[in-house]
Amino acid sequence: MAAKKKTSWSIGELAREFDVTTRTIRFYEDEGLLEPARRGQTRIYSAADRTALKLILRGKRLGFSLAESRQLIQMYNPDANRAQIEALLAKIHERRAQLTQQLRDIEVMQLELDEAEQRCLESLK
Amino acid sequence: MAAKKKTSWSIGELAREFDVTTRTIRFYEDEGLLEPARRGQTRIYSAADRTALKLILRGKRLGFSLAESRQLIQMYNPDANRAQIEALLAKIHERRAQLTQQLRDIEVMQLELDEAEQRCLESLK
DNA sequence: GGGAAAGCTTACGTTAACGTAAAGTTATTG
DNA sequence: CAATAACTTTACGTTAACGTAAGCTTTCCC
Repeated sequence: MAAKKKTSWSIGELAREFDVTTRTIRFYEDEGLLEPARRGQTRIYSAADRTALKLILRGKRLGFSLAESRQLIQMYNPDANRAQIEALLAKIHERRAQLTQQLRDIEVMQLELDEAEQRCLESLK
Repeated sequence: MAAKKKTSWSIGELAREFDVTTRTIRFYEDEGLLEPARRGQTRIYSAADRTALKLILRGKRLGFSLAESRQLIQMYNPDANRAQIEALLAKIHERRAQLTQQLRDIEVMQLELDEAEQRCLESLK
């Protein structure tokens, strides 16, 4: 038997998996970042929703705002006209520039942490 | 003549150099992140203040809170007893772990941007 | 089948990180 | 030497990103 891949999730399952509250997940929906299906009242999340959530949280770890993550999610949907796509391309370049800057910042900060650690170890002797 | 190194700055000079408002700089002081000297009422910033500000802003670009940056600044001052220094060491390790995670996140996100760009370019043909 | 667990909506509360405005005091400069 | 630019304090306002609580419905489990 091939292992059946899970294709839908409840809000609680996602909350546990990604260690956020259900409130947070519903908030992201209010903000238009997630669009779960419904069975009656109950939300049902697809693999796409799950991916979007992953993307949002990764963005958060990098200090992105939800507005920025919203743009990232849009980059996953190629449902746009020429003008919109060119706008997307511009945003992609912006993000890349930001990531490059962050890489530089991380390098510098790692060095500084190294030095700070040295000073700490020194002063413990 | 040897070039004279600047050793003090006004709030306006720092604001221009780092592209923040004076309000922001004063706010950081309220929060205990900067401790400028005074000539009369007027604030005078030292090289150390300038370094701290740089550190805060670098932290911001990486999504650090001011509380976290405060800790980073403390790592620059070795004026602590044994217990405090060991606490510092622990925080240094935490930060390093976070930076490592951020590096991973950046790598993934760069790949995703590459793919998104490909899709955009495709749909423009 | 009855109670706990999970889900739902609505709505007000909270915190961080400044913005903005008012009103006054020094510094600079044509 | 006057005006304008730069600085000051005090204080209320704002936005993002949820937290928290109340009250109700649905689902699961023994």
